Amino acid sequence: MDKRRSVTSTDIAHAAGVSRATVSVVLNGTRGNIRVSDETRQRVLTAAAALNYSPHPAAQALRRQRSSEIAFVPRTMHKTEFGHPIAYQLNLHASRAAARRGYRVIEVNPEINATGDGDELFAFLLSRRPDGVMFDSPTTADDVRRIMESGIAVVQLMRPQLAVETATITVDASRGIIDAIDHLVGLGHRRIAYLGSDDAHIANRSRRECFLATLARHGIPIPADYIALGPEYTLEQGAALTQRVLGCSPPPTALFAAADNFAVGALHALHAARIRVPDAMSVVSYDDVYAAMLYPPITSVSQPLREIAECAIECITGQLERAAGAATEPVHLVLPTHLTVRQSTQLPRDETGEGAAESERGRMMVSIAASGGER
Amino acid sequence: MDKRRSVTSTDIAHAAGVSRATVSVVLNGTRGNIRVSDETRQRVLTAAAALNYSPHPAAQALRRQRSSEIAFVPRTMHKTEFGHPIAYQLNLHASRAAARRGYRVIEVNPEINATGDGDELFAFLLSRRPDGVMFDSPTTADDVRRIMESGIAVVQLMRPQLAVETATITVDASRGIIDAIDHLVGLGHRRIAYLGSDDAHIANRSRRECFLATLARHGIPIPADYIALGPEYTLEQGAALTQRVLGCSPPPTALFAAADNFAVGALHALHAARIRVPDAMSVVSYDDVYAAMLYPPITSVSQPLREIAECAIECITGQLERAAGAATEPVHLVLPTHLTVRQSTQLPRDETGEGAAESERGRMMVSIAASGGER
DNA sequence: ATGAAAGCGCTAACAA
DNA sequence: TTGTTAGCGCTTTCAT
Repeated sequence: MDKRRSVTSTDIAHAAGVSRATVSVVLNGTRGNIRVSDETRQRVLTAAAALNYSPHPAAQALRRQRSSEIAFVPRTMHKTEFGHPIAYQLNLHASRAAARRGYRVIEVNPEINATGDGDELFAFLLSRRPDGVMFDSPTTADDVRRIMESGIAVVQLMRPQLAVETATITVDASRGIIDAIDHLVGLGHRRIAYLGSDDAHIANRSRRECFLATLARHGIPIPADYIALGPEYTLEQGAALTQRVLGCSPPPTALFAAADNFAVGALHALHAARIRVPDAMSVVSYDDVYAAMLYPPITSVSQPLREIAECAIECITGQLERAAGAATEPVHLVLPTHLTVRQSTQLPRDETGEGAAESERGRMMVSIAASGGER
Repeated sequence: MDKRRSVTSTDIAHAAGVSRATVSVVLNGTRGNIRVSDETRQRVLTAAAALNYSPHPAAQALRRQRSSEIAFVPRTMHKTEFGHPIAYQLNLHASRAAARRGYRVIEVNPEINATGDGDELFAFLLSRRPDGVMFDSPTTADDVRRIMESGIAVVQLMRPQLAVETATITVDASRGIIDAIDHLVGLGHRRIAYLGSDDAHIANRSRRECFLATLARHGIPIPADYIALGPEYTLEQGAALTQRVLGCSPPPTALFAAADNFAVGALHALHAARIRVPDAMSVVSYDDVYAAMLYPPITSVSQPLREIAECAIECITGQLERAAGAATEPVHLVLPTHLTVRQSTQLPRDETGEGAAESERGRMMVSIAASGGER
C-alpha cells in the first residue's frame, strides 16, 4: 500500500505554469468562461488530464458551501428483504440525470439510517448537508416540512404528503387503468375484482375510483364484495384478498391487483386453489415491476419511473439554480401511465349467462355514482 | 426558504465558553479522552445538544484527510431492473455496521457510474475519495488491483478476483448443499439434475463439485446430461436449462438450481410444461433471495449475507486503524451456508425401478472421480 | 488575462 | 486542563 498524496490543483498549476486560481477558472468555466486565453486553457486542460486530476469533493463542498449531493429517501418497504424495485429504478435514473448536471445522488434509507424514530431521519439527513432531497412516498409530513424549512430544495415523488407545500411529481394512473379495463372488457370479462389498499392516500383512492368509473362507463356494475381492500401492499395481503374474492358467488373471472406485490400474492392463492392463469382467471396488475418475472408474465400498468426520476432531478437542480430568486410557486408535475399487455389475460372461460347472471343477484352494487364519491 | 447558516463548532465554543479546539476534543474523544475536565465536557455536550450541532462532513474530511466513507461496489446485475437482492442486503447490513463505527457506506454502482468502460469505474471511485472499498464479486481484477495500489483499503466479497491479493470474505457452499442433497435423497430422490453456471469461477465450480461429490457419497451416479450449464444466471437461462433436462430420459425427479434466478426460470418452464411442484418435481435452489416469494416457496441454501457484510466492514475498518503498521497478511474469511426447507420438496412421485433404471442405461456417468476433476 | 489573498469548518500539534 | 496556531484543497473577490 503506497498511500500517495492525491494530485491537487496546485500540482496542475505548477505543471501548467499558472496559478491555482487560473486552474479553477478553467476547470469550472466561470461565467462567460472567456476569461482565460485559449492557449492557457489548453495547457491547464492537458496538465489536468495528464495527471489524472479530479478535484477533492470535500474541499469543493467546503469552499462552495454546497455538497453537490442530492439525497434520495426511498419509500419504506413492507417486509421485503430484497430492496424495492421502484426505489432502485428511481435511484438509478436519478443518479444518471444528476451526474450529467454535476450532482451526486446519495441514498438515505430510513430503514438503515433511522431505525429509531422521531428526529432521527431528519437529523441524519441534515448531517449529510445535501443540497436537495427527493422523497419517494414519505410516510410522514414532518420530516419533509422540516427539511424544506431548513432551506433545502425538496421534491416529493409518487405519494406526496400534500400537507407540505413542496414540488411534487406524481403519476396519473388513469390512462393505464382505463386501458387495462378496456382490455379486459374487450376480452369479454364482466366480473372483475379489485385488490387494493384501504390506505386513504389519494394515490390509492384514485386507482380504485378510476377502476370503478371505467367499469361504470362500460355499464358493468361491480358487487361491493368484488372490491377487496387491505392495509399493506404485501404478498400475504394479496393472497388473503384473493382468497376473499374467490369466495364470492359468482366468483370473478378477472383480478385487478393494485400493486405488483398483490399480484404475486394473488398468484400464490390462485396456485394453491388450482386455478390456472390465464385459462381460468385473468390477472392484471398495477406497477409493472415484478410483473414480467412472474408466471405467467402479468399484463400490467407501468409507471414512467425514468421520467419521474429525471424530472425530479431537473426540479431540484432548477430550484438550486434560481436559489437567490423569490420563492417561485412549487411545480406539480403529473406523468401518465400505460398498459403493457403480457400473457396473464385471456377470454373468460365461463361464458354462461354472462350479463344476466349478475343483475339478477340481489347484492348491493357499487354504481357509477358511488364510484364518483357522490352517494 | 430561509437558508440559515448551519451551526458550527465556533457556535458551540461560544455557547460553552471554551475554544473550538476543546469542542473538537470533547466531541472526538481524543485518545484517553481524559484531557478535559468533566465539567467542561458537560458544558460542551449540552451546548452541542441544545444547538443540534453536527459537524460538517466536508470540513472534517478535508482536515482529517479521510472521508470516513466506504464505497460498496455491487455486483453487476444480469438484466434485472429491480436491483439485486444480494447487493441490497449487503449494503443494508454494511451500512449499519459502518454507522456504528463512524463510517458511511456509499454505493458506487458500475451500471450507474461507469456506463462506459475501461478506467471509468476506477476514476469515479477515486474521485469520491473513499477510505475503503468493498467489491461484491467484481467482474475484473483490474479495478480491484488499482484501487489497492492507490493505498485504499479493499475487501472482496463472494466471488473475489483471486489474482489480486486483497482481503476476501467468501462462503463455503458445502454445508448447505450437502444438507440439500441429503434432504432430497432422504426423501427418496435418485434422479437429481443440476442447473448451474459454466463460468469458471471457483464459486461456481465448487457448488457443482459439492453437488456431485455428495451424490457420489450416496452412491448415486448422475448422467452427464443431468448437469445443465449456461453462461448467465438469468431467468431465461434457467428456463432453457430446465427444458433441456426435462428432455432427458428418464427425466429427473428433482432439480437443484445453483441460483435463485435459475429457480425462477425453472418454475416458469415447469409451469409451461404443466409439471407441478413439488408433486411431480422437487426444486431446491441456492441463494435464498427470491425463494420465499416464489410459488411454492422454494427450499433453498442461504448465505449469511449479514455476517458477510459485517465482517467486511470490520475488515475494512481494521485495515484503516492499523494503517501505519506494516502490511499485514490479508485476511481470508470463509463463512458457512445453511439449508432452509420450504414447500418445494416432496417424495418423488415416480417410484418405479428407482435404483435399477439408471444403472442399466448405457449413457456416460459422471462418477465421483470425474467430479473431483481427475479424469 | 492572470495572480494574490482570504477563508469555508474543522482538527492536531504545540504552547501555556 | 485549555487555548493558539496552522493549514487540509478549493474557489472567489479584488488587484494588477
